[in-house]
Amino acid sequence: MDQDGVSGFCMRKSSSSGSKYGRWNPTTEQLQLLTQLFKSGLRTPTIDQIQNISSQLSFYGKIQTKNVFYWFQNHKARERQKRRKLCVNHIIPTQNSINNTSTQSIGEMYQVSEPDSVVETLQLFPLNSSDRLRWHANECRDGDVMFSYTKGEGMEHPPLELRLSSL
Amino acid sequence: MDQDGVSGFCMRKSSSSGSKYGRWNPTTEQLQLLTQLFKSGLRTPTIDQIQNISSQLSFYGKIQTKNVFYWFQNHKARERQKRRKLCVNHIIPTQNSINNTSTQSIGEMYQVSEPDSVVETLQLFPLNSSDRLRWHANECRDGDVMFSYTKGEGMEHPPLELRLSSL
DNA sequence: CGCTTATGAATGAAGG
DNA sequence: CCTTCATTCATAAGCG
Repeated sequence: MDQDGVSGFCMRKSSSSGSKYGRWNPTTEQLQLLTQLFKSGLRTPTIDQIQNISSQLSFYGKIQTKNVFYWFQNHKARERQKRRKLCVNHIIPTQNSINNTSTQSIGEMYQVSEPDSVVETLQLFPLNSSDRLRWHANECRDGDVMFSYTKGEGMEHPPLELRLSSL
Repeated sequence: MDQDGVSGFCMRKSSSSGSKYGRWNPTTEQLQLLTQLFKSGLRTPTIDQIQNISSQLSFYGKIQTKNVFYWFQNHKARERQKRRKLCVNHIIPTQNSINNTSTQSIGEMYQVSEPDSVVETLQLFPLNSSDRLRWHANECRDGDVMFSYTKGEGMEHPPLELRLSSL
C-alpha cells in the first residue's frame, strides 16, 4: 500500500510474469483481479473459488492455489489490522472520521454499491449455499488510509518517559 | 494493491523545513527512544504499546503508528539476520554456508526450478468442498505439491466456468 | 556527484 | 482469525 497518503508511489517493477522463483509475486493483472474481487466483497473464498480464481490467474503467470488463499488471508487481515491501528483517538478532524465500531465488521456500515463489472464477474463464481460466506462488502477504499494519522495540531507534551508494562 | 500501476511521481523532499516527506525519517530523539526501548527488551510491541510509543514520539516530530510498528519489525528482523549471517560464517559446518556475505541477495541463487506441470495438474483436480474447509499447507521448497485439504465429504463440483470480464 | 549502505515500507508465507 | 518471520523493494543518507 502506499504509505501515508502522501503520494508516495512506487512502481513495483512488476515486470515479472515469469517470476523467477521463491515466492510468488503477482503480476499486475493478477493483482488487479484479486483486488477487484476483494473490493467486491470477497473475503474468504471457498476452495472452489480459490481454485477458480487461481485457474484464471494462471493465465497471467504462474500461480498456485495457496497463493490465492494467502493473498486473501493477508489482505483481509491487514485491512483489519490497519483499521485497528487506525482508530483509537487521533483521527484527522478535517474529514469525517470513520467512526469505527470495534475491531471488526466495520464495513457493515458501508453501503457498497458497486455496479461495475465486478458484479457480473462475481455472479460467475458459484457460491455454495451452505457456506458461511459473506458478501457484506466490507470495503471502503483501498489505497489511502494506513495506520494512523498523526494529529498535526498542538498536542500536549507527553511525559518523557514511557512505561511499557511489558518486559 | 496500490503500488503498481504506473506513474510515479515523488515529491522531492525539500530537505529543509516541514516538507512533505515520502517516508518517515526518525529524529534523533525518536531514534534514541526507540533504540532504548529495544534494548530494554521490547521487541514486538502490542497495538497499545505502539500507539503509546507513537504518541510519545510525536512530540519530537511527526510520526505515525505504522512507523513504530515497522521500526520494531525491521529492527528485530535485521538483528536476527545479522546474527544468522554471523553464525553461518562462524561455525556450523553442517550446513552449506552461504558464502555471499556482501550484499543481501543470497536467495537469489537458489533457483528451484519448478515444473510447469503443477498448475495444470491442479486444475485438473476437481477439488471441491462445500463445508468448512481447513487448509493445511504442505509446503515444499522445491516448488511442488502444495495444499492438502481436509474435509468431510463433498463431491460434486460447481461449474467451473467463469469469465472474468473486463480488466 | 554517482555509488554503496542503511533502513522504511510492503507483503508473501507460515505458525499457532 | 491473529501474529510473526523472511524477503524484497525503494529511497534517503553517508561517503569517496
